[in-house]
Amino acid sequence: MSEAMAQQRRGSTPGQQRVQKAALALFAHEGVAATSLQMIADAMGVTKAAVYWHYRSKEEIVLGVLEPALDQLRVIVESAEGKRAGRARTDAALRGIIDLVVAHRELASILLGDPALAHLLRQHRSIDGALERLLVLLGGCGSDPGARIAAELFLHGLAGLTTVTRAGLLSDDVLRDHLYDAGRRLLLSRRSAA
Amino acid sequence: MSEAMAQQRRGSTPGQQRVQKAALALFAHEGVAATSLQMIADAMGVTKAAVYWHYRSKEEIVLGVLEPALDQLRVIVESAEGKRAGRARTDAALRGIIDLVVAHRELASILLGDPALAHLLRQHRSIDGALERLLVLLGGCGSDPGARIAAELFLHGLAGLTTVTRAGLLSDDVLRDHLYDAGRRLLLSRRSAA
DNA sequence: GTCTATACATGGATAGAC
DNA sequence: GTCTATCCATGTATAGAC
Repeated sequence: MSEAMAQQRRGSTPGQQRVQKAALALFAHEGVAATSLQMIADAMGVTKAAVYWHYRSKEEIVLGVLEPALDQLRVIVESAEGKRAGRARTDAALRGIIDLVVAHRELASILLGDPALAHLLRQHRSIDGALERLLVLLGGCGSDPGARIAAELFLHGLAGLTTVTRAGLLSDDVLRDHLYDAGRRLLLSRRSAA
Repeated sequence: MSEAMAQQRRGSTPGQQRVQKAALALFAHEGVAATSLQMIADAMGVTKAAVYWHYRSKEEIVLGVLEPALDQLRVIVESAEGKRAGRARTDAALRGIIDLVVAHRELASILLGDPALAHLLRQHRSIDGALERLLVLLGGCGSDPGARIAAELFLHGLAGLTTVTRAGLLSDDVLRDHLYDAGRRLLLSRRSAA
């Protein structure tokens, strides 16, 4: 029940949630640009016009689907930025983004990998900066190219975990532990290298 | 000169190469699905019809752009599969794919990250299997979920290195070294974890 | 090789009946 | 809430002049 309420979010009507569910799967597997309103309508078993009753435009559907993850992303970034610089900060960002992609597996591939979404966020105010700030938190400062490369590698690598793979068969706990392990090896254990 | 000849490839006419250059940049930045022939034509300073003189369809443009990387990918996979199982095999695959993405930076984001291309390859015979085989070579066998997750993370992470970032400012050598370093930490140093 | 013009399909979006 | 029908823009692709 508390989970259902958490999923519902702000002003999402039940009908909007049905659209979101259908759109999410299509966005993740086909990409945002390649997903038409016709496909979403077909997946729901209704017509395009019915979809438009719930959302005014495709753009609003995309933002509606991404909104929960974007809100969570902001919280993660701001929380991590509140910590003292160093490993504690990186670790907080690492744990945060992993929790996010585990909780919203399909969303991750859109948020971190879809070029169409990247353009949408750049235009439509609000977020955009959050991903760049997260990158900095993960080590992409500037002085050390290796740190930035590792951060990019990890962040964008998360995008491919659900769409193209069967990692979806893993439990949340197992997936989270392995991702955290990989993230630590990639981001936190590079004192010896440099 | 030898480089120019290597770039030219099989039956690529000079005109086709101009199309490829314009299309490549657009595919990488906007995604394949979001790139129209009108955009490609505009980037070239010609009309759509002129583009169609060089290629019969958008699909052929995509394959034409990807062909060099796909050929190289096959060579890498088959070469690595020829080695004895173990770290030597993983290392060969790792070095191979890193050389590929460094040599064709923009291509990497399409090859490893674009959902539209994934569908295209699945239908149009030939490659497809190469990416899956590469994943296996990098550690995605099946018994150990951590190994598969690490392999996916690395492989898809490579997709984000050029498009969304300024890693393109790094020299080939620096980029390659850092990627190899990250790859080793992620894929080859997980005996202690498990 | 490149152009104009055009055919045809699809996509986003709206109007209005039920 | 969902439907049919429709508008308009864009996209792929082709025909034929230059």
